Amino acid sequence: MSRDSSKTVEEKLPDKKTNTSEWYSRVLQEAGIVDIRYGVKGFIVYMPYGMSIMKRIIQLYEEELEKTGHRPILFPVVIPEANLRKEAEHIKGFEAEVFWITHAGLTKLEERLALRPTSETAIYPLYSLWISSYKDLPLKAYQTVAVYRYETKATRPLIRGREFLWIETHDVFRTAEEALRQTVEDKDIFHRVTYEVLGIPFLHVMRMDFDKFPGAEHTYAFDTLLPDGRVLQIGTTHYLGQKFSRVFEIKFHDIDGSYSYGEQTCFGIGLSRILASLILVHGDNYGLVLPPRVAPIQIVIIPIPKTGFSRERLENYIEEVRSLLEGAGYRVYADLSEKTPGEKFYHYDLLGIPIRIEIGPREVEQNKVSVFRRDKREREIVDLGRLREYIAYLMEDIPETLKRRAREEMEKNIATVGSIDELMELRGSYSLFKTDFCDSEECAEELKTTTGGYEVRGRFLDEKPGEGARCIVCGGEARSRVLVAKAY
RNA sequence: GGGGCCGUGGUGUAGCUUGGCUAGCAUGCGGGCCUUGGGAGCCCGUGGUCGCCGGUUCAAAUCCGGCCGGCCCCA
Repeated sequence: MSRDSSKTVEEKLPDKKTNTSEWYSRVLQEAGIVDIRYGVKGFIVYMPYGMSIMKRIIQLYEEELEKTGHRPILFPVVIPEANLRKEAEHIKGFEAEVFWITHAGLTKLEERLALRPTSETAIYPLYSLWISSYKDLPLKAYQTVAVYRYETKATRPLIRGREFLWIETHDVFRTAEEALRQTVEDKDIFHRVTYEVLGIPFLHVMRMDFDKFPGAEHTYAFDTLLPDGRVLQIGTTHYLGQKFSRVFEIKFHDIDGSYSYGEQTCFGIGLSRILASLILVHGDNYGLVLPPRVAPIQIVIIPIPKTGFSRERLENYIEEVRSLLEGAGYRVYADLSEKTPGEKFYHYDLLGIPIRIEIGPREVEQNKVSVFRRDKREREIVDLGRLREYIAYLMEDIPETLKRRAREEMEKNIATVGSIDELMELRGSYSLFKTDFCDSEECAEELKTTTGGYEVRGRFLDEKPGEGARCIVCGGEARSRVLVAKAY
């Protein structure tokens, strides 16, 4: 009956805090999130469990986009070379990472086709045809697709791939004011899902001019903090102004009879990276910890059979509990398979199922159930009569707990520094730094070199440098209060 | 961008230095008995083009070259 303890230890996951990379690889594989064995560098397979979570994540963002007036579109994955080249800065920024289709069957194509690295140049030629009057505006649309970029940096499952999933919106407005307002709405949409539902905290910054999206006037980015202390960009929204509308002839007849070019924005929601963040931010040494809204199974019921206790009576009681909870609208699964309870506990912990209910002879005889919450790993005995109420409470409290924990973790990693020396002293205890900066690309380069990889991620929108503040690098006049961190 | 490590049944690995036996072990998977409150046990069975291509050799998982893929560290 005694277990081989050495084997048990060996089979557990690596420690998440001290061995994040290995923990992440093992969880992806063992929980069935993705399979990395497809055999083409940077391309991975989403497995059923991972894709079930992903589809729920997608649905959350799509619902918010629809609520804010965006409508679905789906453009082709191929972009004719001439279109991709129309906006000069854009092609310059993406040229080195485009996958090209050069042949079709036995024929060499006269014009190469790009696999979209992003879809501005696919979509905007058609927008030009769709828009002719101010009455056609605003035009707000989104698509959920894979995009392709020939990454030269080391690829990592879900974090940096050569194919990844995202949602991209492409909006056209009559005025710059409306377009700029949209970038704020984009941030709110992102916050409502990413933080409020998924519990992933993030920092909102405006990327420096030298670091903005190729072809944009401004880029606003959402960076989250991963447990290894590096930040990951999980979303960006861009104010494009008229840069694309002028080259793609997106113009309209205005109210006064004149012609104007559309004012554009686009917004990218990095779905693959959001799934990675969800796993890395909330997970623990037992595996995933999923917020209930995206958990494919929200409640799992585990029977504890006992020799001498009627199996039928046990299973009838389980069915009673299961249908009660299913009737209340939850995704419930009773695992009646022949595996031992202990093995099931480990398995559903690994999958991150938010709530586990254990039912054995004790529960049946007393008309109770044991309820285990995955986030805090706490067990509670509950009367059947108040089970619905208690589950309803957990469904609220679990996401709140995840959110609070993650936000506190991020906040305690933020330090404000006034010099590079100070940054270097504090880097063992903090990962995110606020400091004053002169906005020059040279200083950003120098900071990265002298600090061993710390990057200027962008300026905070709601904070300004104090009176007479100096750039942390050159000591010149500071123009921005910026976020500095190591990045993926 | 620089450096290092790895590729053997589904998974994790031994074997490789010093070429040669039926490629060993654990786990998984299927069946049976027994068991079940944090990865139980026993029995039977199943599963391998040793990443790919080429070279050396009487003989290659093992040596050599190229390619593909994965991982880690540093910038």
